[in-house]
Amino acid sequence: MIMYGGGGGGAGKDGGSTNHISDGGVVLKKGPWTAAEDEILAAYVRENGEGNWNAVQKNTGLARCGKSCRLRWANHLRPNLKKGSFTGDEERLIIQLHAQLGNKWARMAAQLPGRTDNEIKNYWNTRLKRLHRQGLPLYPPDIIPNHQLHPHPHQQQQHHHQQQQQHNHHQHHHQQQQQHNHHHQQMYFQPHSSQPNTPSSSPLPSPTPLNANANSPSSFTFHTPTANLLHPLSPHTPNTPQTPSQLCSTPPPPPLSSPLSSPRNNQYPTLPLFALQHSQTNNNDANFTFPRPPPLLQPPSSLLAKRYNNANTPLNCINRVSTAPFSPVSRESYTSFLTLPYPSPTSQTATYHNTNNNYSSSPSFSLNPSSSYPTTTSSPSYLHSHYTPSPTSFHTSPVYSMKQEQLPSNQIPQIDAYNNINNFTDNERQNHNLNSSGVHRRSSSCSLLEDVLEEAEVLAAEGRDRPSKRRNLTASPPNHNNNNNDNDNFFSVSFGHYDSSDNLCSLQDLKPQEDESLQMNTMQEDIAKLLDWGSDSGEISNGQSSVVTDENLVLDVHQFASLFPADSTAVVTATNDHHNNNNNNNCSWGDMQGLS
DNA sequence: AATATGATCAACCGCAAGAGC
DNA sequence: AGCTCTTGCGGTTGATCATAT
Repeated sequence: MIMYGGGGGGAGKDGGSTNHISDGGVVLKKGPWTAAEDEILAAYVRENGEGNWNAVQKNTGLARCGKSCRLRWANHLRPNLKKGSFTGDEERLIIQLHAQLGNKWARMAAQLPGRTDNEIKNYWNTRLKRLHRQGLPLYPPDIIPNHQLHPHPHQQQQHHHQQQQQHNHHQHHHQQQQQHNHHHQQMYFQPHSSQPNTPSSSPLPSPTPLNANANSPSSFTFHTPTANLLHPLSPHTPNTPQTPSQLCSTPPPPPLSSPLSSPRNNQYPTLPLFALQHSQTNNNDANFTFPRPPPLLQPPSSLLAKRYNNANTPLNCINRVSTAPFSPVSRESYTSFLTLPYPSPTSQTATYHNTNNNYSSSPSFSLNPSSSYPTTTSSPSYLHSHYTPSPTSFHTSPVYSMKQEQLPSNQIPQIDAYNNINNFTDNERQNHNLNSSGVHRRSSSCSLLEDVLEEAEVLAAEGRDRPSKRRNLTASPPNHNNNNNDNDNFFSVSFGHYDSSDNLCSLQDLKPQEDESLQMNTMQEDIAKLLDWGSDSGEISNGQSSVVTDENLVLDVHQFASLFPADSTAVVTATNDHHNNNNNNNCSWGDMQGLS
């Protein structure tokens, strides 16, 4: 067992060999890596692939522990790493992702090809400190962070409540993480909260007062465009044009803990009251309203996956636009954000094109100074650009013969949808009721429910047994030992943006079982979200959620599907009828057959 | 020029999940 | 079921560089 020395990390002072630790006679080195060590590690990975990091020391004599090797590889040596500052688009994407995910660096990194979680984390912490010192809000006013939507009066109760909930180890773990994030975020999003006990060294700032900066009067207001109030359950995008970040981001994760046991969790919170007060007192905008935010849900990922496989969809990837339920940024508001008096490093880095990158295969965002976005401000044109991936920037010639399935899971890129989102103009989309993919959009705010029901219907009709074990939906690679073709195809999808080899680039390559499994699992989560939405929003008041416990929450989708007859048209119809009579984004579970 | 401060980077740590036995 | 090992994640720390005073 490696016995690390106490205290924090940090590089050695002499550029390398400061801390030596003993591992059963083997002296393991700490501190900065040397070029020779890098070469040893790279050669090892080149030959053996990633994984089994502890074997590196055994097989190569490299005096580094496995953890250190893995970190070094993932953050510095692996191919396709982007070096250099974040581009402006990347920065904005980080902000949006953080608003959605919190301190989920690895998941954010998955959205930023070539970037590591460590980079993002460092960037964010630096930004955090800077903005806090300057009294600026962390997020532009148009980005409503997940946690900021949380109702304050319940936060402490929830915290206490969560501490009492330790029924499920898995759940408890994620609750701890949520608590952790929540705790941190509380520090700067809860103006009236008491100062938490934070280490002085923490980059996290103390609470930012509501009016911390007169130059940012909208810091804590909720400027929520009406267009953004479309039911985020809907798999269809609102009329609001998609920002590049929205196009790139994937939907936020499903609730990791039981949404019913924690009805006011962080995922789908209700609106804090302080903002209302602030808005009432400080916002002079006569048109300002304080609409309740939409139920914070997203299109069922299962549906997204299903639609990927729709060969008739003109753009396979376009459907995977995030509804960004916590950051409904309209184009206008997006540009307004860009013109905020932020001392943003964007101005220094937005034109960075990664020209110094040593990796020819490194993907880079090509900032297309397109004029397709209406320029409403005097900001530079590139700030209005949208992602336009340059196919020529993805010439992949991997340095190492690394197995794709062995790439770090946090670097598996999501299927991005930068391209061709503007095939239709906004007006065209609106006039034709099209979403960004050109698919007709339902106007129903209950469309998610409909979709869930439809899926349940399909599943019920199929009547086949499904694996009940939940699979982690995060884009983690399959088991290393499983080198079947399915995995190959899986990664053909995942790495489509990286690899120019012929076997890539279509989600249709997903094998049916993969797709089914994905759908099944995502549907479970969608249902959980739906339930959570009902319990959390407070607008579904039939009491269903109050009697649902953790035990019966973990229902297999088959069970859910079995609740419906094979022909559940009536159910969907009833739901539609319900919706037609209710513009309040509500769907009552009482309207569903089999759930009463 | 010396010092202080801030920003960035790279590395460490502990913890937890998952796989395998 | 319980243990061990591996892996991954998020938080933290300290060195180094840049800039301001």
